Amino acid sequence: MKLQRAFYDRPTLDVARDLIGQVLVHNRRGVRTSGVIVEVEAYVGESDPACHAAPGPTRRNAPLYGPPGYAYVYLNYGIHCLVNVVTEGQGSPAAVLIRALEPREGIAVMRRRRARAAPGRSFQPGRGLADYELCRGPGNLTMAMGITLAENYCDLLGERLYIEQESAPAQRLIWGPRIGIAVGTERPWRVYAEGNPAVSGVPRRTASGRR
DNA sequence: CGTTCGATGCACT
DNA sequence: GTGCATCGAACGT
Repeated sequence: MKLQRAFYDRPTLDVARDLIGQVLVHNRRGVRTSGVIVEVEAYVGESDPACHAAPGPTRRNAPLYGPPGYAYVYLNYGIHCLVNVVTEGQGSPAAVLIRALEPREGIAVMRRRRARAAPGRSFQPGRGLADYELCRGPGNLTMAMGITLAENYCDLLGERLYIEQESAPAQRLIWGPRIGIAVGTERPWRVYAEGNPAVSGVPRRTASGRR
């Protein structure tokens, strides 16, 4: 069953926690891809310096100010689309960034998409990627799922992009600082499923190749 | 093992 | 003109 509006219309940290283990589904031109959410980050309100709502309302962050249960997709580093789900009531700008999935349906399509574009570089990733690498990281997962700016403002109660409720298997969740950002790192608003190989890496600053 | 750096596009000041 | 909620090859130690 599809997650309903009431699921998203709650405190963002609760939504973030409850998203782990649910299944993100995207239908594009009849091609269906899906994966179990294993890592997310919460971005909450204008007082959160890392939230896109921090500067106040702009054209770009408008979806954050709208009703819950919509997608907020934006382009980052000129290369990657990142997908969020809008939470809390209208006028309370907050969202959860989907950072990693464990692929479930459409794995062959995902591998093809990853091998294709490789924004920027001339190298060709996607060859010989393990399943758990296909959607590891927010930029990687949108590429594998075929999620683009066209999905911005998409209603998550529609047929195109939504989250399917899973009869949740018990998972141990770990909370920690959000990664890849310069401010707001003191807020432990990243959640992920412990030990899952599809969970993405560590802060770019300090860490090495990792994983 | 570790760190650096380029590719790229758009919103915002 | 500046600065990103990234990614991974390439190079240094």
